[in-house]
Amino acid sequence: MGASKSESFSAEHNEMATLFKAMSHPARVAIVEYLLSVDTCICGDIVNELPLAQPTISQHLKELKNANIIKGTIEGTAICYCINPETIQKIEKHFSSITFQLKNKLNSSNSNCC
Amino acid sequence: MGASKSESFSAEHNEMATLFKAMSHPARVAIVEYLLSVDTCICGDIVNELPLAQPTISQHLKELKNANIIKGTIEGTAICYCINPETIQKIEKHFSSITFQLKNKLNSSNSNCC
DNA sequence: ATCTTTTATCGTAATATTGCAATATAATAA
DNA sequence: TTATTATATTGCAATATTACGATAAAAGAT
Repeated sequence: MGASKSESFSAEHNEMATLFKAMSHPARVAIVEYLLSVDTCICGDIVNELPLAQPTISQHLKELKNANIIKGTIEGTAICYCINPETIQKIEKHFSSITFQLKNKLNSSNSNCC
Repeated sequence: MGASKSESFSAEHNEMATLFKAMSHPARVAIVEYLLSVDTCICGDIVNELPLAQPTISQHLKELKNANIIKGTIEGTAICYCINPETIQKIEKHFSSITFQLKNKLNSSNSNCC
């Protein structure tokens, strides 16, 4: 085979994996950071900012949009892209939950196996 | 081509992308959650817990280990795997930093383009 | 030494991702 | 209408990922 057996896993695990996959490329991490650093957010800027061709960036933006990490609204000839705060919060929550579980684990007596 | 042009991006963006890639598969999300939910952590348990063959799980564990998300110590015939809190904290920090930037952005006057 | 248990590695097929040239589309400007 | 500008889509080659059977390796038990 070769395809991921995603149907064998829970919806939550699949959802988190999809979000992480959307952020699993340096260009997409850079795009998110760039969108946070500027006030106006037009895709043309991103093309000039990153060392990739326009079709490649368009593809990366599409993946971020599919994962709901960014939103895009048409603004004349250009498209205004920006971060979707709800999705960022979802990821942050996942990790603060992990951290919470970890703290409890490390404080409990019978969990020092590593 | 087809390979990721990682050398064109900053070390920080590459590092974050690598961590997200390690978490970008439902099996690996499930493994991390499972390691948090149990007190003892032996790979054999994971094989029984997930709908994947033993070599596949061994491969996923290797990827999590390479990304420093989990640690493994030899314990007789078995290997004791557990979460590496430092790496989890690194990811959590990244997202709380994003959330912080977002809050400032949404509160500032000239940033309501979306 | 041989068996058993647990985990890792090899080899390979199926599929997914990455990157970009070429081209298409959509909206505005001249 | 014909540019021009900004973004999307198509098609394809290069590479990476996923999954697993077969097999190896390591350690303890008999």
